[in-house]
Amino acid sequence: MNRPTPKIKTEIRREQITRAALSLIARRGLNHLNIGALAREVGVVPSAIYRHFQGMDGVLESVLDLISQSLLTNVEAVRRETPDALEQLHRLLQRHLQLVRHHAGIPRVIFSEQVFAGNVGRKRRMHTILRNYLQKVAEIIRSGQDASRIRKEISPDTVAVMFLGLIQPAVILWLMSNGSFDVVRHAEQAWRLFCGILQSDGHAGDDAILNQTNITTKKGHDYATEHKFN
Amino acid sequence: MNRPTPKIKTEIRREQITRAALSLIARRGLNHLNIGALAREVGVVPSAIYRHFQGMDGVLESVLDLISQSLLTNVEAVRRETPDALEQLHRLLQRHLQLVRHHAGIPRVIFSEQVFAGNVGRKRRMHTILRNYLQKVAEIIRSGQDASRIRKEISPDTVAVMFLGLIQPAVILWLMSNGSFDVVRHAEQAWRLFCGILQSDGHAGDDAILNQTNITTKKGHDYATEHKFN
DNA sequence: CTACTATGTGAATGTGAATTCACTTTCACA
DNA sequence: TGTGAAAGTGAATTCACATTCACATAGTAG
Repeated sequence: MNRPTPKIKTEIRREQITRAALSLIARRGLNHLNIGALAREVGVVPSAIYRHFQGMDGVLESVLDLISQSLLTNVEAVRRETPDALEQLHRLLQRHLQLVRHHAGIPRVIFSEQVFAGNVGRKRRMHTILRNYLQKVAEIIRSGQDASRIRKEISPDTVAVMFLGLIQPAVILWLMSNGSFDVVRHAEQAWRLFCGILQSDGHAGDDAILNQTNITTKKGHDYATEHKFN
Repeated sequence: MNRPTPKIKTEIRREQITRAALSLIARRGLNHLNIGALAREVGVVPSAIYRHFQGMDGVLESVLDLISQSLLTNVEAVRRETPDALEQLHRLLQRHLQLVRHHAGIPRVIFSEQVFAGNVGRKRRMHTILRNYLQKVAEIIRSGQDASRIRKEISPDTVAVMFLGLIQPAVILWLMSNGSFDVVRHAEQAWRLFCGILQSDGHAGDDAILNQTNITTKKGHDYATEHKFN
C-alpha cells in the first residue's frame, strides 16, 4: 500500500511473467499454475496479467518460446566450443542437464499433459521444438560420421533419440525423488557406455564404470551457468 | 431411461471404473479426466462414482495399481519365457512397447504432472513403482553378468535406467506425433546398438543398422497381447 | 503544468467441476 | 414374497478460477 506497484513496460513485464511462470511450474507443476499465483509471484493483481497476455494460453506460448530458445542456445554453444562431434555431444549432455537442473520447469512442461493433451496447437508446437532439437543433435552426429569420428553405419536419427534417452529417464527419476537421484553421475556413466556405441575406433569406454547406484544426498557438480534466466 | 442402469457389485464396478479411467486418460489426458466424464464412460451418474471410490484420488490410486501390476507382470513373463538375460531384456522391451501402445494411458500417467506435482503420496507411489521396475531390470542384468553374458564391469543400475531410456523418448515422440513416430522400429534399432554395449563377447550388433528415420504412417508390428485389460 | 496513454486495481460475473445428501431402485437371500 | 443393504439418482452446495470492466494512477510528451 505504501509503495504502489510500479508500472513497467509491457515488454519487460511479459518477460517477468514468463520467467515467473517457469519458476512456478518448477515448484508446483503446470497444473497448479494459475493466473492468481502468477500474478502474486510477479507482484501484481490477477487482472493485470491480461494487460500483457491474452490469458494462460498466451503465457504458455511464451514459456514454450523460452524453452525452445534455451535448448537451441545450448546446441550453438557446444558447436562453438569444440569441433569434435563426440565432444560436442558430451558437452551438450552436460549443458542440457545443467539447464534442466536449474530450471526444473522445463522438463515439467515437456512431460506435461497440458502439452500432450491440451490445445492441439500447443501440442504441435512442443513436438516441433523437440524435433528441431533432435535434428540438431542428428546433425552433430552426421558431422561426426563425416569426420570418421562416429561409426558410419548407425542412423543419426536413431542415435539422436537415444541421446535424449540418456537424459530423460534420469530427469524423471530426479523429479520424482525430489532431487535425490544424481542425474549428473548417471549421465556421466551412461555417456561412457553410449560413447562406446558411437566411436569408430571400436574400443568402448570400458575404463572403470563403477558399480554404484545413483542415489546420493541431493546436489553434486555444477557446470558453469550461462543462461539468460535469473 | 427405459432400462435403468443395472446395479453392479462394487468390486466389479471399481475395476470398470479403473479401466475406464485409463482409457479416458489415453484419449484425452489426465487433466481432462474428471468425475463427470468417468461416470459417463461407465454409464452412471457422477455421484455414483462415490459409491465405489473416495473420489478422484481413490480412482487414481487404483489406476496406479493397475499400471504397477502390468509392468511387473511383463517382467515375470519374460523370465518364464527364456533363461538368457539378453533375450529377457529384449523381450521385456518389446512387451513394454506393446503394453504402452495398447494403453497409451500408462505413459500419460507416468509423465503426468498430477503425479509429479500433485498429492505427495501419489508422487512417492509412482516413484516406488518405477524403482521397483528398475530394480527388476537390474536383477536381470546382474543375472546376465553372473552367467557371463553381460560385461561385468558395468553397473546394473545405470544400465537399467538406460534401458528405460530406450523406450521413454520414443514413447514421448509417439504420443506427440499422434502415433506417427514408429516406436517399434526405433526400439529395435536402439536395441541393436544397446546390445553392443552389454555383451561380454565384445562384438557389437553392427549388422546392418540402416540409415532411416523412424517416421512412418502409424502402425507396425504387433506382438501378441496377453494383458488383463479389455 | 497538463493531459494522454499505458499499467495497475478491485469488485463483479460466469463457469466447470467436486462433493454431499436425501431419496429411489435393485438384488440377494431368508 | 418381503426386507435390508448395496448401488444408482438428481438436485443443491461449494469452490477455485478465469475473465471483464469501470475506475485509478503513474510516466511522459508537449
